[in-house]
Amino acid sequence: MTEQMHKRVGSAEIAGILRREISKGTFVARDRLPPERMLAESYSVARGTIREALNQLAAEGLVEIRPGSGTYVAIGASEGTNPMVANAGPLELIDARFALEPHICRLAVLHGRLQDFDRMERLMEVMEAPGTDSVLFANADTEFHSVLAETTGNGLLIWIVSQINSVRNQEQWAQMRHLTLNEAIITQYNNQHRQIVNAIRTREPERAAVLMKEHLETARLSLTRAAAA
Amino acid sequence: MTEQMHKRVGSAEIAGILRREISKGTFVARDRLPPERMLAESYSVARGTIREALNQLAAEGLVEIRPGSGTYVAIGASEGTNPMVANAGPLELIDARFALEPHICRLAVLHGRLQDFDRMERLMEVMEAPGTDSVLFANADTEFHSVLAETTGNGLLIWIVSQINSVRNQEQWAQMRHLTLNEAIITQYNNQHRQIVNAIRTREPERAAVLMKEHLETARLSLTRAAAA
DNA sequence: ATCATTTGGTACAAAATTGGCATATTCCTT
DNA sequence: AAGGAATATGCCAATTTTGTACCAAATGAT
Repeated sequence: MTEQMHKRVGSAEIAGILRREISKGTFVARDRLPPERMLAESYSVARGTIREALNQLAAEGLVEIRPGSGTYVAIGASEGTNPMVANAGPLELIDARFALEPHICRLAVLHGRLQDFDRMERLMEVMEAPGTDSVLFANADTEFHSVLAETTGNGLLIWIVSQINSVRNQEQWAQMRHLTLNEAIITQYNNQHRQIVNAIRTREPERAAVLMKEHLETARLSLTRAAAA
Repeated sequence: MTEQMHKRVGSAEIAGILRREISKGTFVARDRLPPERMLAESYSVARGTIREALNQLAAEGLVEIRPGSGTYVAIGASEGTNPMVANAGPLELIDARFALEPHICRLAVLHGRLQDFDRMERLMEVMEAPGTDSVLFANADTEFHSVLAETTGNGLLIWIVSQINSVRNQEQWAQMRHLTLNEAIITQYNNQHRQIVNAIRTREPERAAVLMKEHLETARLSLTRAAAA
């Protein structure tokens, strides 16, 4: 068995990755992607592969390639999301999470397995790391709440939360993060995350739900406070 | 009767698994699935079996096989309806509604206006009318819960509930309605609807939420009872 | 205005990966 | 025992990826 069958990383894979990155909000509309040579290095792939992937995205109208200048995310690139979802405001989002996440905690208590807790643990470690900036924290936080939803094993809830998270990655939310996420808030969030996970671990559904409500109340407060300023 | 051949671990099984993986979202449109040799290893099956399964999927137009390149999820596969939503089971749906609707009731208390109550009133009259059959009732019931969501004025929640309701309109759910909706159940639902609306009218958020939980618990019970039969 | 740098566009051949296929064997059902 | 399906193996042809080199257009600094 000398054959290694290294998974062939092809243009389709790269195109898929970039598609996801764009729809996730890593690259926002009108922004310039890294040069082909740099993308090639970061994905450990030949430049020709990157070129082929970019040509696919260009054919889909997702990016615009300008020779000599760079490759830019097309203006209507992330319009795959629903208008209702795209126009959701911060308070609407918080209310929706208020509806969903406490009960998600209850269900997570019922279905939580060791591997779920491991994933949460890893994410909490990322969020608690000293050098974590607001962007890293926000990404880990979003994924943390996704894992919570996945723990329920309920495909419908998982999908709903993923849709909600797609809102959080919009452009306007980048500034919001910068305004609301100071060190004190992050510390508080980290404490609340730990408490929630502990409650789920010890199988206390109502306690987990209440803690999540408090967590969301904190988030709403820091939001309204930032809006006032 | 020629298809009663009950194969061991045949291509049909593999084809079914892959179909499920695609509709589950593990492989998204335009993605390339792993090479046949790798699929063979991960499913502990000969390459020929994988080949035949892939040919079945290709015949269904679910995947596109490109010699020398790979096998790709066809562009039009699982397009239109969200895979997660389409495959949601009855219990998943009830759990999701358990998460959403009690809090929707709380928010409805805060934002409920006269015209909202009028709409609910009209729908309740339809549901309570003597000649209402299960189909009419189910449609009115779905719309009732939609109005409840709209009453919150939260675009995000409205959209989520509309997505959830799109599940209830699937074909498979028609039978479910027929099995679960007898006259006694309908009467009970009507009473609960009235109580919920009254609690919202009198601005009692927690009471409305509790009543909604009881309503959903009733629905879950009649569902599990029908599933057992 | 000019020049150096950056960036995409193109070409080409070697190497690797992948689906297509043919063959013989084993296992299970009939 | 016979037939069909899955297995195991090997090789072929199509396609892609890679690595390199060089060109053209845009950008920015001098």
